[in-house]
Amino acid sequence: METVNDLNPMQREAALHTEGPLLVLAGAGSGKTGTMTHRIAHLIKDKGVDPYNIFAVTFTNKAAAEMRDRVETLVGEGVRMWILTFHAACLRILRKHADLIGYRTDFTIYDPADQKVVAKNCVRELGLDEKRYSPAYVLSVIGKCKERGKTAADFEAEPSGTMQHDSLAEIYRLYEETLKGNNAMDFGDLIMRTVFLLERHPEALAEYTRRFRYIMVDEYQDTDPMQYRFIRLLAGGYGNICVVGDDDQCIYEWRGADITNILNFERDFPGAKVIKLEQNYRSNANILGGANSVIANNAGRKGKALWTEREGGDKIIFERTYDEREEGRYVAREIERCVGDGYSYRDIAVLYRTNAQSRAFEEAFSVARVPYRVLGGVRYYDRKEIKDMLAYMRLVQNQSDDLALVRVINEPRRGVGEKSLAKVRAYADASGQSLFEAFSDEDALMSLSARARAAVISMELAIRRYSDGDHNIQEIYDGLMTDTGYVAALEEQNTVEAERRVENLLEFKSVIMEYEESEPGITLSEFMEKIALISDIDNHDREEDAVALMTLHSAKGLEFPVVFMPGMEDGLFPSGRAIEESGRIDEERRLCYVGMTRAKERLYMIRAQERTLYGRRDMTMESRFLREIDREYLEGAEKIGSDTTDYFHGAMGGGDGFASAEVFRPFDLIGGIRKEVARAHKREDGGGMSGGAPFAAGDKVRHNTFGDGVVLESDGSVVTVMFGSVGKKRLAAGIAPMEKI
DNA sequence: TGACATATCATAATC
DNA sequence: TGATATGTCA
Repeated sequence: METVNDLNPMQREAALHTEGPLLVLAGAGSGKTGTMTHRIAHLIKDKGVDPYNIFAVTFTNKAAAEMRDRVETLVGEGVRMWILTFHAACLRILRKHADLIGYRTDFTIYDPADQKVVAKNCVRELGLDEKRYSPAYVLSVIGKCKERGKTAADFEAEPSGTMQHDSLAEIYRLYEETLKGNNAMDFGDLIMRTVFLLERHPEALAEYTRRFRYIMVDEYQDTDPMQYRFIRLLAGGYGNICVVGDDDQCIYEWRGADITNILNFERDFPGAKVIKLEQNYRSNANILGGANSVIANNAGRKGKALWTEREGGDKIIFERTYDEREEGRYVAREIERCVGDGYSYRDIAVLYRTNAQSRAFEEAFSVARVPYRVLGGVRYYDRKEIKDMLAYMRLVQNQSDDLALVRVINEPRRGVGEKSLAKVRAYADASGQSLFEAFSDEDALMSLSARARAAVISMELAIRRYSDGDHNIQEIYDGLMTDTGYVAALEEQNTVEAERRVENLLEFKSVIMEYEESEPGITLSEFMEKIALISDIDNHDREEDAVALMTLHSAKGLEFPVVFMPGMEDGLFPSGRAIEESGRIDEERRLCYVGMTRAKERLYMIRAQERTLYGRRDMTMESRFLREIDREYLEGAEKIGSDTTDYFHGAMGGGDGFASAEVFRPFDLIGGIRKEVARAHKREDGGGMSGGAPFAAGDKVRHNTFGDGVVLESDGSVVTVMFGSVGKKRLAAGIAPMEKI
């Protein structure tokens, strides 16, 4: 798409409609991003608008980066335009006007792990029941408040009278005091405090309303009340606000998204133009028809009917399996079939409702030698060693950050335990100093042992050494790694685990080098900011030929030629909680719709008749969503809705109600798959031969203590094995008492 | 202070 | 089931 003329009539209308409020209802696969980027290009190239006057907001860094890329392709390099996530945009505003709301401009951003520590401390300090006020619960309450702009004072003032409410109010207040005292903000603050700032300081607001003549919001259905207020404030200037979204893809209500924002757009922005993008360029007619028939069961929709010019294509395949293990084997087998048909592994995705479901697929894929990668899970920046080093860097940047200090004061071990810390903390509180200051105070240090004292002093010297502003980030990072003794301590451990941590630290160094190369002269603060807002180095786009395993939620915005949706069972999908609490099925249904519309050519939906969930093995009920799919789009429809008695018989121990023969062959399948795969696949096994013990991914092994397992990964010296008894374990090949079976 | 045993709890996850 | 958090012991 080089020019607007390549857009379809509706897309073109959206791209050319630039003045006044505009709601673009963009169905799945309707060319949303192309439309938006052309709209921006049109503003700049045809209407002569200075990019400086345009503001586009997204939810994820990935979406922002993609939009920037595509706009730059259309209008040329280096567009000085705000294409930012909500948080990045708010942060930019806050940094500039921090003083207006009583913050120093160098405030730190607390991530959920930091928040958890603070919440825990608050509850403890207030002497409240730590079970009843778990960090997760406390933070969800505080988070919900912040999404709606409810301050600690507001919350406290609410008439409620219950002890619970009073305690929460106390916690919230202390939490806020702690953050403020540490010159820190959490993610919720970034939005809420920006809104407060703009509402209370018209002169600051005017700066932005004057600047932003055109505003665009991506994924509008996901906005929460504070984000909505933020947008409204900015649109209060020129009123040229274009929001793009799809009410049918609102799947984040549980984290604050308010679907009424998109449903009420026309009411909130009078004179709004509404354009529906309903032509789908992604899925075949059967997949689309099936998805449409499911979503049609939701009430209160804006009402879109996706259509496609493509006719026919594969029907949606439904299969019923005996349990989750057979489900895994079935999917592995079908994947090989797709590969035989010419698909690559990277064309295929398995989308499940809960992360726990990945296990059965990991096992089955390892046995069948299907290359895969699990997306989501442990984030790079969540790794302990990275967080530790970042805490040191935070201290270099902001020595009032008590949280960072607590994190690393005894990391590596300096002999400063709970007791010593408590003493110094008391001293700091009494003298009104930060912990870092207290730890450099001679009087306070006297409460430590001589050895601890020396270690702490040397750590402080290191931090002060790099706070002088004369070092670049690489020097700071390198210096801290050695001068704090962090890496030395890891190396002393001499374990596989520690070795991997050191490798991660070195990998992080290369991240720093890349940043400094692409942005020469970048300061520590700027760097820390980037890190705080980018939770992961984008590992999804790596061109690895492997099947993608991920949750339905993280699949939003992606597409794959072949999609598997396993676990189509009531209680799992829709989730048990959604079934219990009325009114929550709609969102699950939207999630189902999102999943189905990820598929371009082939879509499989699978249900296991038995499943182990939370250690309990139970008969399952088929997902209600399956019955909502029009049968004309389905292959295997006869297996739906016909087994009410089947699992009844099954539950009675009869085992004879199962109509399908496949269902009852869970055991002979494994051999079948093996042979099939061995034939289809002459791939090498990751080179696990060097250490003498030739373990390769997919091997079945027996360990003296852990019992039987399957090798997931092997790099020669380290073998990762999934054991039935103890789960995933990393073992040293050649040393571990383990053999192939 | 650190290693081990026991208790607990359980969707999804952006920034 | 299985990860994680807490408590107990040396």
